[in-house]
Amino acid sequence: MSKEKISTREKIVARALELFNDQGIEYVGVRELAKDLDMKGGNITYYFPTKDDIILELASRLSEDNNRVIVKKEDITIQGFLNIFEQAYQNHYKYRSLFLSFPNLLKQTPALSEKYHQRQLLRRDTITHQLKSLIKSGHLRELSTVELDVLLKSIVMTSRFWISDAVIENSSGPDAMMKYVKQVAGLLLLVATAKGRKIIEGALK
Amino acid sequence: MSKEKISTREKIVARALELFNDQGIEYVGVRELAKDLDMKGGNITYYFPTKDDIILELASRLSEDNNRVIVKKEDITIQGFLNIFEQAYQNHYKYRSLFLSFPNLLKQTPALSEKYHQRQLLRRDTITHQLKSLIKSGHLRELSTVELDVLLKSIVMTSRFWISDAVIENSSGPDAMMKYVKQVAGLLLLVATAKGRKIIEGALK
DNA sequence: GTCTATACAAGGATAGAC
DNA sequence: GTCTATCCTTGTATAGAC
Repeated sequence: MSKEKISTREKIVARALELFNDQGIEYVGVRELAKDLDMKGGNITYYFPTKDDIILELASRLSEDNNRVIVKKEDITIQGFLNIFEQAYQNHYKYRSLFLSFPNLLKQTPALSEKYHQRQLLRRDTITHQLKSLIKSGHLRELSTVELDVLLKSIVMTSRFWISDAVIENSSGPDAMMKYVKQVAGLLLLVATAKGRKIIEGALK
Repeated sequence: MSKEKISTREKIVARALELFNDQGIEYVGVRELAKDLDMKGGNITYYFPTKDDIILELASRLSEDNNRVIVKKEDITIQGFLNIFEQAYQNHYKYRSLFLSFPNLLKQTPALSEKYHQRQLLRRDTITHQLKSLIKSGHLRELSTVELDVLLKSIVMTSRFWISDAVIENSSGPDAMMKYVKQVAGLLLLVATAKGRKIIEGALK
């Protein structure tokens, strides 16, 4: 944690993420990664027995990064709410290759799947809490249970798939990110009060 | 088109789709497919030079199926609108393996990508037209351009990713489909008039 | 602890015999 | 139209050098 030499393990993880993000996880071989790092494939195997272990390490780091960002706050504002998404989407972008292989990843590795679902329950709870707070503060109108669920689901799906959507739309640069934060803002706009609308429209510019 | 023997080519496509849907495109090898069909790998190569050619054939068929379903209708009703999505999602489910590899697929094969984007423009146009029709008929409230775009984008993203989402949620059976049709209905509910709300709430049961 | 060399099975793809 | 033989690349595993 100071001026220490970066460990081989750390080098592997860092470079793997770069190559994965550039070329896609499926298209980066262990040998290719090794060659790029001026070492032999077997050496990577020493630190990470399988390629999946590298991916799991990356997934774990993404999760930690997001835990730091998505927290329950009392009396949240519209800007605060959107700010959380902006920070979370920055983390998503940093680990973007993971999102493109997401469904396959979860299906393959049940350990990851279970952790993910547990965190998702917390995330849902946090976002629900924040939305209710925005209703209470008069920025969003009163919503039925069904409406709240629909809104939540659309926000969650935007968050899960914005990277995939950006790839499909051929606009996968880092600037595409704000488009999807604005999509979340737009979803709030659909159920905003006059008071909330004014603020959201400011954020949408 | 009659009592003709099913061509080898047709057998390959049909069985490939089944195996792809069951195991995932990436996890079905050409040899495995061949063995399942009681033929040799090289024979499949004769009909489809590469595995991608099989996938492209499947993608083309999905597109044709959806072209039959998603058409511009004058004076559409809420039920008619949701019915289109139900039929489209049935087609999606039929070719579900494609959706799980979708972003990678488009990135790899520019030919497919171009066709897809052209069709998407038409689809967007069609849905926008229908939403405006529902506004005019007094089922949805007046929407600003931004609001209409947001609504459209969420509907499009639901359609693109509902299969991936179902996989993530571990509920990828055919019955999961209606959950996402209802999500589309729910999105309409957020901007429905009292008149529209009554109809949508009926559809949501 | 760190790394190299090497082997193996499985995948996509090709050329050419029948 | 069908199939064999073969090539190259992957992911993975292991034996052993430093």
